[in-house]
Amino acid sequence: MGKMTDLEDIHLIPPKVLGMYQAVAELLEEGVDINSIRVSTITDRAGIGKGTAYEYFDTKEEIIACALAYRIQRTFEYIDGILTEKNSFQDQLELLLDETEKQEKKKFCFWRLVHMLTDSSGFSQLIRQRMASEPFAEYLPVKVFGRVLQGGVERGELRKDLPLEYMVYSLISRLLTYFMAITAKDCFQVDAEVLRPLICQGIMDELCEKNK
Amino acid sequence: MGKMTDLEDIHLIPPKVLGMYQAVAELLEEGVDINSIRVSTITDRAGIGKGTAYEYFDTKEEIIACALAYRIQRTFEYIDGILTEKNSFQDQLELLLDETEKQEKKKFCFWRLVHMLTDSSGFSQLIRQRMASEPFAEYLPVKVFGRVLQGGVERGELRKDLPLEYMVYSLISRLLTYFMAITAKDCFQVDAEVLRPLICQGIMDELCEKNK
Amino acid sequence: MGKMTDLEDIHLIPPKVLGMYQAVAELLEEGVDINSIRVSTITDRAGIGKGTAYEYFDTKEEIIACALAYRIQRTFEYIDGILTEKNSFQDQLELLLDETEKQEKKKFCFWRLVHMLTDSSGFSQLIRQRMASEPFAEYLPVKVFGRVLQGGVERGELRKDLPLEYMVYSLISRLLTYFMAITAKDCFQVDAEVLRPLICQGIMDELCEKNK
Amino acid sequence: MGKMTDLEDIHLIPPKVLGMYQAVAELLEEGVDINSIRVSTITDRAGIGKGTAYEYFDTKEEIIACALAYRIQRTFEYIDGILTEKNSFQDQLELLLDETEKQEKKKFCFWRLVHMLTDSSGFSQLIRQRMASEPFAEYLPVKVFGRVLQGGVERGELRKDLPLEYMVYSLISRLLTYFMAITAKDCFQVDAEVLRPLICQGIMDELCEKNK
DNA sequence: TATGAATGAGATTTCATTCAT
DNA sequence: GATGAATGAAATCTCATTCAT
Repeated sequence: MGKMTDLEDIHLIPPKVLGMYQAVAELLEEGVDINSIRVSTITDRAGIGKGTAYEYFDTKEEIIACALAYRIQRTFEYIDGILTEKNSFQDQLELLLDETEKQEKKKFCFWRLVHMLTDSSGFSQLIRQRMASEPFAEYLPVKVFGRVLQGGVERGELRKDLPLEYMVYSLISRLLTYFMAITAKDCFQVDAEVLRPLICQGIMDELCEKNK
Repeated sequence: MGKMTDLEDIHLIPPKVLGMYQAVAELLEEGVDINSIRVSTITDRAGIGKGTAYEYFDTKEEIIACALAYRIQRTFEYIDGILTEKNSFQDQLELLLDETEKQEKKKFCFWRLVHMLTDSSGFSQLIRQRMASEPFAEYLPVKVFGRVLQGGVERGELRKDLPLEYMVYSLISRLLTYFMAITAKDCFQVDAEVLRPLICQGIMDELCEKNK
Repeated sequence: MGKMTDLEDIHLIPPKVLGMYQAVAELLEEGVDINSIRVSTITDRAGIGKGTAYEYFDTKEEIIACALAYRIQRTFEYIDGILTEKNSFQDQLELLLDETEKQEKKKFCFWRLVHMLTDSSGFSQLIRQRMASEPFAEYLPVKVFGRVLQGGVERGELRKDLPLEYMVYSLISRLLTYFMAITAKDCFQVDAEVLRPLICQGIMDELCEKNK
Repeated sequence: MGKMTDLEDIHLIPPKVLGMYQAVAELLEEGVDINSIRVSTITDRAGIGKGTAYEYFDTKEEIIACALAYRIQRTFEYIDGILTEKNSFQDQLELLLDETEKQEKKKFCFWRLVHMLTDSSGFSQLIRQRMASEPFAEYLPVKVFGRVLQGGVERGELRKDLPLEYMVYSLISRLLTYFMAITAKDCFQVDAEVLRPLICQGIMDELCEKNK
C-alpha cells in the first residue's frame, strides 16, 4: 500500500486512516497542543496498532499534517456547499459570521489555518505543501471566498471596480476581526454583540454596489 | 537569586539573561521552529553554561516565554515610539504597513504575538500569563493602536461615531491579513504591490471623518 | 503492556523483567550502594535496551523496589519451604541460624529487609507498600515464623501461654542477634562459634514447654 | 582552617559547623531521606553560604557523615549519662525501652546507627570509619550497654555465667526488634502495649540472676 | 497487512563543586 | 574566611520508529 502522502483522491482514504484523522481532529478540538500529540495517542484513539500508522505514513509529522489538511478541506467543502445555497451576498455574509462563531466553539479550523499559513513549524510547512497540491487547492479559502464574491459581482450586488483579490482580502480580514473579538473575549473585553453589525455594515459599505 | 519570572522591572535583567533572550530572538528570526529550540542551543549561543539557564528559570518553556514576552514588549515600545512622531493618521498607517512588511522579513514579533494569543501550546499559555502582567500590558497592541486611533479621533481625522475598540480590531485584522497575504503568497495568490494601496484606501474610507 | 506494579501473579513476570530483577539482586549482592544503582547499569546487565525498562516500570525507584520485593518474597518462600520439611522446632531453629549465616554471605535479604522496614527512603516506602499487598503478605517473616511457632505449639513443643506475636518477636530478635554478631565481626570482635549455642539455648529456654 | 575530618576534639567545633550539624539532624528527624539532602539545604538552614561548607569539608558525604557521627555520639553520651543515674538493671531496662519508643518518634539516632553499621552506602562507610576513631569509640552502644550490663553483674543482679558480649548483643537486638515492631507496625502486626511487658520479662528472665 | 515490544538517541534537569570577589 | 553565581557532568525519562511475528 502506497503512503497517504501520495494519495490524490480524498475518497479512497482507508478506514484506518480516517480513524487516525478523526483522532487528530478530536485531540485538537479538545485543545491539545499540536506539538504534544503522540503517535500512540492517535493510534490508541483510532483503535489500531502503533505500527499500522507507519504502514500509511512515514513520520508523525505527516500523519498530523495530512489529518489537518483533510480536516481543513472538508470544512471548506462544507462551507462552500452551504454558501452556494444562499442567494444574496448579505445572506452569505451572515452565514460566514455564523460559521465563524461555530468554529470558535471548536477552536479549530479557521484559526488553526491561520497559524498554518504563517508559522515556521515543521507541521505548517508540510501542511502548506499539501494544501497547495491539486485536490486541495480548489477549496482553499481564497478560492471559496473568491467564488462567493464573484457571484455577488455577477449578480450586480457587489462593486465591479475592485480587484477580486482585494475583495477576498477584505472579506477575510473582517472575518478575522470578528473571530479575534470572539476568541480573545476575556483578554480584550469586547462585546461580540456590538461588533457583529458594525462588521457587517463595514463590509457592505465597502464592497456593495448599491452603497456606492 | 530569584527567578526571572518574578522580576518585574524590565531594566534589571542580568546580562546573561539578556544574552539568552537575544539568542532566542535570533533563532526565531532565523525561522527555527519554536518547538525545536533546545536549551543547549540557547546557552551555547549566549556563551554561558547550560546550568546557568536554570539559575534564572525553572523550565525551558519559561525561558522561551520570557524571551518572547520581552521581545514583544520591546518591539511594541519601539512601534509606539515611532508612531508618536507622526502627525497624521495617514502617515501612521503607512508606517504600520511598512513595519508589517518588515516584520514579515523578520518573521517575527507581530505575528508571533498573534499565535501566542490564540493557540493552546504550553508556550502560549505562559506568554499570555506574562503579557497580562503589569509591565507588559501598556504596550500590548490593543493599547498601542488604541492610542493611535484615539489621537486620530481627537485631531478630528477619524470618525467619532465608531466604538474605539471596533476601530482597533478592524485595524489589527487588516494588518494581520496583509501580513498573512504576504507570508503565504502561494496560498493567497495575491500581489502585495496591488494590495497595499487598496488596503490603505479601504481603511481610510472606513475610519476617516473627511472621507465620509 | 501493563506496568509490573499492577502485576499480581509473580509467575507471569516477563523474562526481560526477571533479567532486571536478577541484575538488581546481583548488584546488591556485590555490595553496591542501592542509591548509586543506575537504570543503565541494570539494563546493560540484563542485556536489554534502556527504554525497555520503562515499558515495564514508570520510574527507577519502582524497578528497584519491585526487584527487591520479588527477591525478598522468593527468599522467604524458599525458607518457608525448607522449614516445613523439618519435624521439630529445634531442627527448624538450627536451620534458621544456618540460613542466617548464609544470608550474611550474600549480604542481602534479611538485613536489607530490616532496612526496608525502618528507614524513610523512597525505596523503602515503595517496598513497604508492595510487601503489604496481597501476594507478598503471605511470605512476610511474621507470617512464616508465625506458622513455624504455631506448629511448635501444636506439637506441644512450645509454650502455650505466650502470645504468638511475642514468640515471633523473640525469635526474630534472636536471629537478629546472631546476624549482627556475624555481620559486625570486625567491628565488635565477637566469636560466632561461642554465640550460636547461647542463642539457641536462650530461645529454647524461653519458648519451650519442657523447659518451663 | 583544617577540615573537620581532621578535628579530634568535639568541643572545638566552630559555630558554623555546629549549625550545619544541627541542620542535618533536623532534616533527618523530619523524615527526609538521607540521600536526598542537598548541600544548599544544609547551608540555607544553617544560615551560611554554600561555599562556606567547603571551607570545612571536602565533600557533601563528609558533611553528613560528620554530622551523623556527632549526633550519634551526643545521643549515646546522653543515654550513658541517664543510665548511670539508675540504680538497678530493671530501671535501666525500662529507661532504654522508653528511649527506644522516643527514638521512634524522632525516627533517628539509634536506628540510623544500625543502618550505618550495616549497609554499604557511601555515607555508612564514612561513618563507620569515623565512629571507629578514638573520641567516638567510648560511646558506641556496645560500650555503653557493656558498662550497664557489667554494673548489673557486679551488683549481683545479672548472671555471671554468660559472656558479657552475648548479653550486650542480646539486649541490643531485643531493643532493635522492639523498635522495628513499632516502626513497621503494619508489617509486624503487633501491639506495642502487649509486647513491652513481655519483652521486659523475657530479658529479665534470661539475664537476671535472681530469676534463674 | 497489522501489530506492539523493543529500542536508543537525545532531551531536560539537577546539584556538588569551584573560584573570583 | 565567606560568599553565591556559574558550571557541566551525569542522571532520568520520552517517544518516534523499527521489525520479527
